[in-house]
Amino acid sequence: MNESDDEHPAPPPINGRVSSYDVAARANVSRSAVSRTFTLGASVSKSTRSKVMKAAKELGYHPNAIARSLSTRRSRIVAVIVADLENPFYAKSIACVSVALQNKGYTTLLMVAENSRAIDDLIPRLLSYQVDGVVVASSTLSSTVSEYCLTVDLPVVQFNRYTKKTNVSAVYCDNFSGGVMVAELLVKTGHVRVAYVAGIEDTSSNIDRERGLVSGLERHGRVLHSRSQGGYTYAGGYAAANEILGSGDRPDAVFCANDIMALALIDVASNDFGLSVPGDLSVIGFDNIPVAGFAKYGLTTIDQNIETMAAQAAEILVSLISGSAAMPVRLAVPCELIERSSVGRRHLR
Amino acid sequence: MNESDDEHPAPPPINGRVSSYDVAARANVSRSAVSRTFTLGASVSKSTRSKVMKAAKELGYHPNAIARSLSTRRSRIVAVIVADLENPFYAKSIACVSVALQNKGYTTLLMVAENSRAIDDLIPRLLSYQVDGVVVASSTLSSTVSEYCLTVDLPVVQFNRYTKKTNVSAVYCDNFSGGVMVAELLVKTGHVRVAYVAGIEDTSSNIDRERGLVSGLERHGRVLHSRSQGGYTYAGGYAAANEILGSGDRPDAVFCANDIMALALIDVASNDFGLSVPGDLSVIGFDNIPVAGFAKYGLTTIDQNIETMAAQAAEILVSLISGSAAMPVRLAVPCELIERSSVGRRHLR
DNA sequence: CTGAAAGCGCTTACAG
DNA sequence: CTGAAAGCGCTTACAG
Repeated sequence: MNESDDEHPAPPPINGRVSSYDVAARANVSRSAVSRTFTLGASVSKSTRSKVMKAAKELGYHPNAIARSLSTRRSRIVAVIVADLENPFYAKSIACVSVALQNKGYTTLLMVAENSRAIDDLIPRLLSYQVDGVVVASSTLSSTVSEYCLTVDLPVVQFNRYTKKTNVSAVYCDNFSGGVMVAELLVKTGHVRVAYVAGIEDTSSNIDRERGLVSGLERHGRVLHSRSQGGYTYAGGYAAANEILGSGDRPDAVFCANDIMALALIDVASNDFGLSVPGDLSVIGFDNIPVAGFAKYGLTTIDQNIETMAAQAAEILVSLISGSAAMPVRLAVPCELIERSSVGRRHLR
Repeated sequence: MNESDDEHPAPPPINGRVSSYDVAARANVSRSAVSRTFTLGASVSKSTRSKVMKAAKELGYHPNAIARSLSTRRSRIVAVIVADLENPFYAKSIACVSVALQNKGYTTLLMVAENSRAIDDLIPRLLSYQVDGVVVASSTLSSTVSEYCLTVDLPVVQFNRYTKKTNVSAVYCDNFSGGVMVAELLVKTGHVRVAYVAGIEDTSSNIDRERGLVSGLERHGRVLHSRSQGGYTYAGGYAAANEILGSGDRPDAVFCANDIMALALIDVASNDFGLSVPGDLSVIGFDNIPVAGFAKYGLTTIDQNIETMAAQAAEILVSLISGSAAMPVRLAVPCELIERSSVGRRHLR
């Protein structure tokens, strides 16, 4: 088996560039014909199609998507904007969204917006690449980006976030119910001093998780013991933990708005305060990132069902693009309590 | 302040599509002129430029990158292929590569190749989008993809992996030196029975880390105590740990080819075998993912310097694209030992 | 420095 | 079902 066997009866053009013109010539048909055999559902006779396919294969022809986009005015590209890819939750989300999009015939343009300044750079670029739609997966960037998209009439769906005022599609976790579940578990297990560590204050995820918690507590006549803020990061959670645990009146359980902060809390509780989890303190997170399940932590948490959220986001965006969805849709995906070992039982006093 | 203030003296075209033609008309110049004012380094007079800029702003014009690509035959898009975005190492790598590319004027097309079947789907797509180059960040997919790129003469750089036989550019961690560092630390601290948990057997990263370890041990007249395999995953590391620790002759230190497996090892050592780390067993990982630094683990590991690797990968790819780099280049980026608390001292017997 | 014109590689009414 | 032709929105020699 050497390089010049008959796999390639006719060598492709020297520069590797072969256009529909070349294929048409070789197959003795028009360029229209080759175009039609490569567009799904176009009318070509069986014989034409097979002649074209043969020539295409021989020449190593791949339709030029760029040219097609220019002609059809649809790029089949969607921009996916993410701020914090180092957060495992977003990493997995992006992967799932991208795969879902791929399966629907769309390709992902990835835009990493480290800071809000970067976003001003990204928007013109995204516009110039004529993306058909955008999904924005960032609690902080969502509103800016989606408002802009609305302005230029570009389909957009917010991932893991919704905005009250603007009328844009969103798929997110049913955070409120998640918060309620946490409250239920905590009162059921006899906790009486429940604290909350917030993520980023004005994000819908944070607001709803807290509201759910408070509301769930209320149903049993309880109120929140205390709260702190950790910005969804390990460092932030670390600081919040010191604040909460350093105060005189310590909580007996704390619900952190995400897993990373919960992990930080467990770390400082046991390392810096000599507290045992769940013996002295119960902690619950949110997200169910992989580490949460590692034996050292055994973190009880809420699983967000990322696969479903991603699939739905892709679904909604595509229907927005194809115009089959007139109204923006808002979808809250159910979440699930994952019980591990970080919540204990308290004896009622 | 209402919608019709004089921010927009002339409303943009109804459908939001404004082309260089519209701008040219409004500015009373040719389309060539508007094209030139938007291409860096083209010769336009100051007055023409400012007329164009004014008209462009008024109309909300953004050059159409798709049309430009078709015309120039350069898309300024590069495909980034990744298999395992849930691995924090790759998540961060992709983010850094993407940002580096952005800063160089390129845009990232993200392709998630969950399994090797998916890659056959991705290649035609990547080709049809006329990407200018590709970076492949996956220990398992690299060779397939890069060989294909070579075939069609598409610039490619392998990230975190190199292939001996094929002549393709690569940037990767200096894994061999990393392995040596581990060996040095381990013998210095008096360990005599050193085991290795492999990642994916035939990847360069795995091979070099092990070779480094073995070679470092040899310098001190030691040999590897035992080895196992964990495929770079938590589950794999978990199984490997059980195998290694369940055997009669237990190691006193184990080097895992990545952090995730090391974390798994620590988990089973303490939970299932009642072993203390580092009291009974020292463990070292590789990657320095965030969790490695969490208090519960305190994993001693090798830091890969992802930022540098990503920047270099982008750098190399771009020079490959612009043709300024004739030869493929292979770059081993230095790594660094991060000492935490998972390695103890043994008393020589 | 500037503009007219051809061309990048496709698609799509339109007429047959 | 099929082909000729116009057009998608830019760039770029070429001539001035």
